[in-house]
Amino acid sequence: MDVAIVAQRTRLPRADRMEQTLTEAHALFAERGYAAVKMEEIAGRVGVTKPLLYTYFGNKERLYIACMERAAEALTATVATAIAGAETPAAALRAGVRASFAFLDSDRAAWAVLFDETLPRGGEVAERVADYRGRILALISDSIMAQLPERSRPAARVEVEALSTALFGATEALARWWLRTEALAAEDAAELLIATVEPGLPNRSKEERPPR
Amino acid sequence: MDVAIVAQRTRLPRADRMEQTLTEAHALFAERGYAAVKMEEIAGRVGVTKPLLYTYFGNKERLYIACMERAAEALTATVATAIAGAETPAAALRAGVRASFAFLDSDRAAWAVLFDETLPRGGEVAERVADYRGRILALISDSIMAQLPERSRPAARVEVEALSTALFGATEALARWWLRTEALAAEDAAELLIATVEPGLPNRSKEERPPR
Amino acid sequence: MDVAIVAQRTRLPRADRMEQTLTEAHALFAERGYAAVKMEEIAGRVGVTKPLLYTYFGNKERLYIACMERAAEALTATVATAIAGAETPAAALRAGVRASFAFLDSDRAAWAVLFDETLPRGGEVAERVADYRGRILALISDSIMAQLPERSRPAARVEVEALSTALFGATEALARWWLRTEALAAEDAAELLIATVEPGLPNRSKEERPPR
Amino acid sequence: MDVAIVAQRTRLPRADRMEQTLTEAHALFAERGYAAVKMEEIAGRVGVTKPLLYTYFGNKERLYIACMERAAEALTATVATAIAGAETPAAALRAGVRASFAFLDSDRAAWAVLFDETLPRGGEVAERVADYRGRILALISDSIMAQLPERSRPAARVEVEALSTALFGATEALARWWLRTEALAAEDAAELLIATVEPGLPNRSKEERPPR
DNA sequence: AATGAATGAGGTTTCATTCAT
DNA sequence: GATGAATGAAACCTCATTCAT
Repeated sequence: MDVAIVAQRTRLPRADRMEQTLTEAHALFAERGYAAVKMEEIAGRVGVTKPLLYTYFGNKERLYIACMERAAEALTATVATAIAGAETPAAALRAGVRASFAFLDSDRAAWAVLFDETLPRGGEVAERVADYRGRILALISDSIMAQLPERSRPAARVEVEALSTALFGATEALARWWLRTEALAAEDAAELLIATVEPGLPNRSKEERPPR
Repeated sequence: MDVAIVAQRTRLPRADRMEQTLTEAHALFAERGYAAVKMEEIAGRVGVTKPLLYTYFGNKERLYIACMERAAEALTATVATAIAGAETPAAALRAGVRASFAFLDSDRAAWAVLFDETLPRGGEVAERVADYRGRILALISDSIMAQLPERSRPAARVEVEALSTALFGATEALARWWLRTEALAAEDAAELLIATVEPGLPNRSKEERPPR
Repeated sequence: MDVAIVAQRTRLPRADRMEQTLTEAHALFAERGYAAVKMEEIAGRVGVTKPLLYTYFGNKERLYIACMERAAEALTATVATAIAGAETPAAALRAGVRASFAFLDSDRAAWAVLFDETLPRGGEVAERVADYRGRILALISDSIMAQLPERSRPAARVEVEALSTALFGATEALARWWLRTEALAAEDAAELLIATVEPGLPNRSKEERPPR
Repeated sequence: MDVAIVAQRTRLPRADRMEQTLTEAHALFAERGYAAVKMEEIAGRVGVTKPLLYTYFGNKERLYIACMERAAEALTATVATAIAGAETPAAALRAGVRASFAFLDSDRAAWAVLFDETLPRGGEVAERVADYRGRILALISDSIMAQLPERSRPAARVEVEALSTALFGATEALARWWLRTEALAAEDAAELLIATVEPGLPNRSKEERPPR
């Protein structure tokens, strides 16, 4: 009897419990960063005990990764879709930036988890985050690369990587600023970035110079 | 001889010991980030015990700040000088970016300490770092602002702030990439960034346009 | 058998473990005073590790407070009960003193924790101890005050406070002496104090004078 | 030359330096208690370095003892003189209490050092303080004892010791209260104590009963 | 006689993680 | 499957005290 009552309250199916845990953990991580969140706290919010967290996710890093991956999948999917729908490489780049800010606007927490700066270096988390950043970076690189005449592409590889990184960094910084201030509509921030960067990107028309 | 070496390592004048400590601590912090460095380890490298570190620097945060400020002063001075020597706002911006990368090239560790991402949020360190970033950001903002016709400046304030942040972020990300790969000469990285960003910055009037 | 013993020592229910901890901590604190007792030592006696102490009590001060409060509640309850049962104010005072010494006699350690002189000034502990002393002092004050004719009470407030403090101090010192020497039966110590102090307390009217 | 200047500032004769150190240390100890005062701080106030403190006094305990002894000598001398001048034992007791409060009134700090409650148990300091308290206690005991008929003295020894302790405790507590509140003139506090305690002390006139 | 430099030896507290039930 | 109990392994910081000059 007593058991039944308790069961009603606590015995959710495993999948549901994991889902709920992910949600709470995500919120916490987004708000305060990886290091500042304690397993105890997550457990407390979910209403379970710490060992359950370990049963489900193995350790803190993997729990974070689980949170982060949901966000990362969503972002990459969003951006990839946006890019895929564009007709020219330049349009793809614009679409990608716009999609990123739209994503940021629609799910601040997801972005925060994906771009947490306080992740411990050299751990499993950092590795997986790097993976995802690499994927996004690749999307940017490809779009830039596609704007180059085919035969100059191999030579430009390094520059394009550098440029992609810079553009990604600009996006990230602008996003962080936006999260802090919200002094602009998210889409206006996107347009501002596009407008600033686009003229200088490797030639959109033939006659323009290659990336130096 | 042995005595001489030992003598070198012990009973240094306070200033020298602090200097030495700063050097070792700086290297460690740059390599592994704030949180991953233990006071004990710093002491060990310097060849003293922890209490001495505390006597000289008070606590870990202030030791980090001391390291960081040396780097920050150096960077801001470098950038400010470069900017001051420029003849037009646009040239100032270019000079600033070039100076940044030159600084990065000449002292990788200094940059790393200044742009450590793993700093604990909300502490004294984070605050001080934010101060310095703010100063650098202001230098960028001013240079961008100065390229605008005077009467449009007030309206553009927010955009300029956003743009400066983005540019700063791009620089930072590119710098980090460069530190990791060194796939380019530092100055080429700088030029790449300049070339990409400059055309898209707020329009200037013809006569302000630099010769190059 | 061995198993049984081990079982006794490990994995106790929280309440039991707290109880046990309180007991051991109390004994240690009583014996050596707050500062001289290390958390590690308490943990060792209980047969657990330090973190458990922190899980249960938060910090050293709160652990001490928990010990002290048990003693304080017991003492104040004992004294208050004794006083409440008395028929005249003078009898109340006598009953209070007697109850105090009876308490002291029955639980030396409790008294020691409550009247530890080595508590660090200005901490949470000192504050809480002061609270309890204040309560006991109030009991004394009330008893003395009640022996005064009603209309002279307001004017006597300060004197009564002073007198209560002195009486409390005398009790404390006598108790400490008794703990050290046990040269007298505790109840005789009480009677001695009563006999000495009572004649000099503010004059009562004849009819209030107790039979004895 | 340089040496001469420094010498002017710092090279006081040893005796003067010790005197000055005692003064400053005393003030600090009186204000915050033994444990809360750091050697560094004392050195700082005196304007010398810590090793000098150690050269002069050996260690913290002995420095405290030096401070305390000055106070203790002064108090015992004051009280002893007062008692010696009295004509009857009862008068001696009154004179002693009055002298104590006069002393307290004239040198709060001296009293505080002598009656510091935060002294570490079992150390050299505690021992020496106990010595002095013992001496004062003896003065009280003697005065009480002298009021007894000669032949009942041996039997009363323990009671007299207890009574003296209690009276001493009352004085101490009242003194502490007075230091905190100063709600009364010091001499009024003394009179209050005398008035309260005297009637109950062992018979002043022959026909009164012995100490129980 | 005096100092600047340096240390030994702890002390409290934190947190991810794992037993035993 | 889930829990309450328990821990390992540090990390930061403090202070009386002593070298070496």
